[in-house]
Amino acid sequence: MKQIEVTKKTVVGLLKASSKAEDFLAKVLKPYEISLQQFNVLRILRGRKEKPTNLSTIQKRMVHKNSNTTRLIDKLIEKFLAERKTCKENRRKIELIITPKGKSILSELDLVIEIAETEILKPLDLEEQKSLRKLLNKINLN
Amino acid sequence: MKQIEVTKKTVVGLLKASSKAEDFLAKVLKPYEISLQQFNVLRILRGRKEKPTNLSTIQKRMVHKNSNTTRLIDKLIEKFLAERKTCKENRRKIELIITPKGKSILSELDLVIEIAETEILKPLDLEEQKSLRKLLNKINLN
DNA sequence: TCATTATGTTTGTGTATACAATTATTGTGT
DNA sequence: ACACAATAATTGTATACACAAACATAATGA
Repeated sequence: MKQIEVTKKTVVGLLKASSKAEDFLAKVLKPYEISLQQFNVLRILRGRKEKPTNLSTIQKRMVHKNSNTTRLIDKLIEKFLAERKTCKENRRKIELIITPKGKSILSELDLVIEIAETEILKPLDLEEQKSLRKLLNKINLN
Repeated sequence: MKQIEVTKKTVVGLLKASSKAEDFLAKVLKPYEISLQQFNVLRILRGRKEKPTNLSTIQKRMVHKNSNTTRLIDKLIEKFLAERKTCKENRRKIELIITPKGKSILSELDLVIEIAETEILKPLDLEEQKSLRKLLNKINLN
């Protein structure tokens, strides 16, 4: 098979696998009325511990660099999962922190997400997952 | 690293790589005012040669199994890239065919898409791409 | 044959997303 | 200090998407 054929099929395979994974993850989050993107933002906030996080930092870390993080965060705030305040040092910035309610829901979600992730990668053994991860990382760093 | 950690990071890596690829592909299609999904449907239609294709067949083959293929196809028809007619044998079905204009635009796009795909997978050599493809296929077949 | 179920597509509606324009604040050069 | 550019976030608007309900046609079974 020619190089370009392999490339084409690999890209399609990548999009398909990811689409499948996203569908699966979204499905397990559905009952909690939390979207995959909202979940990722919550995880970012938790990962920063008590440190408040501003919007541009979140955007940088998001899986899908969302063009509209403001409204996504509005949803989290409506549900009392996060809090927003303006940053004292630089009043252009806002600071976001996860609420106790946010943390508690997140810890519930951790389990169901783990199960889903395991299910998605079930066809691959540990060594295969490691080598997949390595290959994907090369793409991501580029 | 524990199995679950590897799994987590691999899934995130998958979502990121795919998101990056999609952004890139969407960007090269933008000037032609064709979305990635529309492009994929056109490719499916072309791939079926002159055989008319009904909507449910397209849905099965789509990368993102779209919940709303009807309206996506409406866009293609508005732009005269595809034609829709009801199937004679089974009047519930519709049949879609790519128009000459659709084919001609698609052949223009082939080149820019190839370049983009090559760019996306540039960090991987041929052997790495092959093994990535193999791993992704395992996930997709599951 | 006629109600019932299944299949294939479309439409209604609410939400999410992309992109550009706008607002607010801060930083910089003269 | 003041105009001007840079940064950070928000808002307007059009488009895309998800999900359920509706619609049309076909197949099935009493």
